[in-house]
Amino acid sequence: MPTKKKPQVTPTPERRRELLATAAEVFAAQGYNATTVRRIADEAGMLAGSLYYHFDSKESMVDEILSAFLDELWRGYDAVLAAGLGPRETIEALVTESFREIDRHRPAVAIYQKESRHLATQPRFAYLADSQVKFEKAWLSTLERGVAEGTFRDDLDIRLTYRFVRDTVWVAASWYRPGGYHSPEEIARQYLSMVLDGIALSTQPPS
Amino acid sequence: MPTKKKPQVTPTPERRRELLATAAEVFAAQGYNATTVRRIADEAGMLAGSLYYHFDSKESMVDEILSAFLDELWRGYDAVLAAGLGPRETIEALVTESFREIDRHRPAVAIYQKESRHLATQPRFAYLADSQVKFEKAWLSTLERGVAEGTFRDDLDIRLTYRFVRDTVWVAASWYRPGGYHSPEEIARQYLSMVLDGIALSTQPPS
Amino acid sequence: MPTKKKPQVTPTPERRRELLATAAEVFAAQGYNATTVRRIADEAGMLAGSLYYHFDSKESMVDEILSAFLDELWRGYDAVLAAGLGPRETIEALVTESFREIDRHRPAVAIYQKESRHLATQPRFAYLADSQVKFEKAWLSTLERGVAEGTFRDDLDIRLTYRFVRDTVWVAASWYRPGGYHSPEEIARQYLSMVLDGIALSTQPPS
Amino acid sequence: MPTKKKPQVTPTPERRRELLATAAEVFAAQGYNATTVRRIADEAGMLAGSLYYHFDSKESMVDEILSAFLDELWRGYDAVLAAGLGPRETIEALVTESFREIDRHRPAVAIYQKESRHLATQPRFAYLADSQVKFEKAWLSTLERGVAEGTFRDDLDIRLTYRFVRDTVWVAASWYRPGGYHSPEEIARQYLSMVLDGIALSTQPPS
DNA sequence: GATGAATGAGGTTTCATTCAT
DNA sequence: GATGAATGAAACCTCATTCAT
Repeated sequence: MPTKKKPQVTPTPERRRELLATAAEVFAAQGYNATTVRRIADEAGMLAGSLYYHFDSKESMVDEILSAFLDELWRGYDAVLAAGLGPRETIEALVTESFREIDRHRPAVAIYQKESRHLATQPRFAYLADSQVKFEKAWLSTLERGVAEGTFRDDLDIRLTYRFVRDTVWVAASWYRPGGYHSPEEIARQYLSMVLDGIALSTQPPS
Repeated sequence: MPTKKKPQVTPTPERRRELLATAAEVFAAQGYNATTVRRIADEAGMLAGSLYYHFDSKESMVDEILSAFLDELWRGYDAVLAAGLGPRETIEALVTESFREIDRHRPAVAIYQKESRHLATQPRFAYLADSQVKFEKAWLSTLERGVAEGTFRDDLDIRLTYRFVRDTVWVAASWYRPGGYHSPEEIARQYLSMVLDGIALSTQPPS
Repeated sequence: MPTKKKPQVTPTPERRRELLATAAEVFAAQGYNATTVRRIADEAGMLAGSLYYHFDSKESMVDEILSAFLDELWRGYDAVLAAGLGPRETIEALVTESFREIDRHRPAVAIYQKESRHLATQPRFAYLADSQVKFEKAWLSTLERGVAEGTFRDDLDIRLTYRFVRDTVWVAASWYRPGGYHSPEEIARQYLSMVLDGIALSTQPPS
Repeated sequence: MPTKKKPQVTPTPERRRELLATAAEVFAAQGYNATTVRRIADEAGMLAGSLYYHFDSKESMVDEILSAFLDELWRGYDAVLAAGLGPRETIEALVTESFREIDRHRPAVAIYQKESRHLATQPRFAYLADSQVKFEKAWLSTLERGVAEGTFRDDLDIRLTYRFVRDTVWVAASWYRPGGYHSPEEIARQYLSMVLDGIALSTQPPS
């Protein structure tokens, strides 16, 4: 049984990753529906038909992009959630982790933001809804723990708070550019500071 | 009690508005590109071709939806900005106004959020970019005034703050349902409370 | 029996003629297929649907335009052919008659030129082909008589000659503008002069 | 005898030319507007959509057909005009060249005749108007030279003469069938004979 | 691995025509 | 006589996908 038969310079899985990165970039820039398979192929320097040697369909491309992203995201989240931190520290760690993810997977995150709701209606993308649920559970319970422990305010609608924090973080993917002025950690720090303490110079703290 | 009302059920401009409302709802739910003109027609109880009696094209429908929304939005914003309020009060008024707008034009706002960047590349939608610029100017200068006056924190990147506040407000359109639990004013109040004072129970205020 | 019951300012057949004139103008300018019924209605100051009060269909409009033209043309031609003139005089009279027709029915002639072949394939327009045949017979036999009598050259392909004379006359409809520099009779005179004697200054006549 | 010919039946540019020839045939027979893209595809033995692999649009097909024809026409005309012939010989050469062109590009010429005026209103087809102007200049100046030199009659309206000769030649495309009884050169000879010397047996030459 | 060519479904748009008012 | 609104067929075009080479 031959173990080294591939004559290609770039082994198959490497090429796939490159093509997916290209596709993700275009999907993020133009939207999934507005992106033609030909556009991706152009960007990759090949003809539209050639992409089908690597992928089953356009759909399977987003699928792979999104599930790769979510897999990695959850590896990070699960580590945080398993660390047994206090509510505030958990929130801080999750937000920081999220910005790191945006830094590394910006196109994927942008696609997720824009297309997730639409795609989730198809059975194939059921995992998007699952993730959404798991996501909500993690954040909501942490916030609740924080309220119970007196770390977070108790005069706010907790679901509103959840949405506020969640959206606040992820929409950043729509304007974030890697290699920009701030590192993801610095952005996370400032975002957390705003979310936790507000943007007003608080002379009298809310009771 | 009038005895000689026009025999038409719906006078001309009224019909347009109805159809636009229908279209907006579908665009918001499925995305502009993923929405077929036939789908809109179905929802309106007519055939696809019939829509072209009222509108030039699918594009002109979004156009009308978005520009009507922006016109109304700016009527509100301009009034606020002309009122000569302090920075904090201005921010509060703008956010409240925004949530009212979301309440009345939810589909339009959702479309604006999702498609704006993509559409703005076409000359026809240049006004989207213009509005964006005007928007940024209004918020940024208000924030700067607040920092100068000592109302807002000066240890934050001001552009980051701008984006934070902006996104925080508008993303709400993606989950907001009119007639829900909270009134737009109540949501605005809570959002402002979070944005201004943070979600943490601040025992020691940030310096 | 009432003799004056019509309240309209313009009696029905008058209006029809006006509308047909408008339609003919547009058909001639844009081509039958490229002309929309709406365009005609616009030009007539009414809505597309309203035309159907006056006419059965777009097709029946061209039909009426063309058959009215051909009827009148043949009234003139038949008179000439019945007059018992010599071949040269017959040709002269037919050509003059043709230019008069172009002067009075320019749009109809232009439509006939451009659309005749295409329309003639439909049963409804069979009379176009009939006319064509009758037309050819009249000219060809006159030319043949002329050759036999020694009035016309006998060294030319007679069908070529026929087409030459025929086209030569009718194409004029494509550039002729009534009320222009030359009267139809003057144009006819010059055309005949060219057709009969050529444009070269003949020092030695062809044998 | 080559043993290693390309395996494709028809190399790329060859296929385009075939399809254009098919399209030209149909356009000429039915008129541009009345020709559906499906009809062309049928004739070419493929589906309508498949044509769009080769061409951008129906319009770009006529465009290519017409500009190819005009390019070739002007190659011929320019050669004649540069040859420094006398007016009569120039006219003879131009007419002969025209009939050759009709012989080789009959469908293109027919399309040009029928659709040129209509198409020329669009910016994309501005070259049609340009060509028209250049055309007129060439013929008119030659005729004027001939009148000045005493080769052509001076008692005719020169613009009328121009139109007469021009139309006379090109309308032939509407009935000419390649491979017919007469060669293009023979037709040109007879046409020239008629145009220059007339169809009448001139016993007394015009002064 | 990639190309060139084609498919076929479906999308947007046009337009002659109808009809109640 | 005319309007406003709609129909329905058909047109042009797009695009994901397939497949022989």
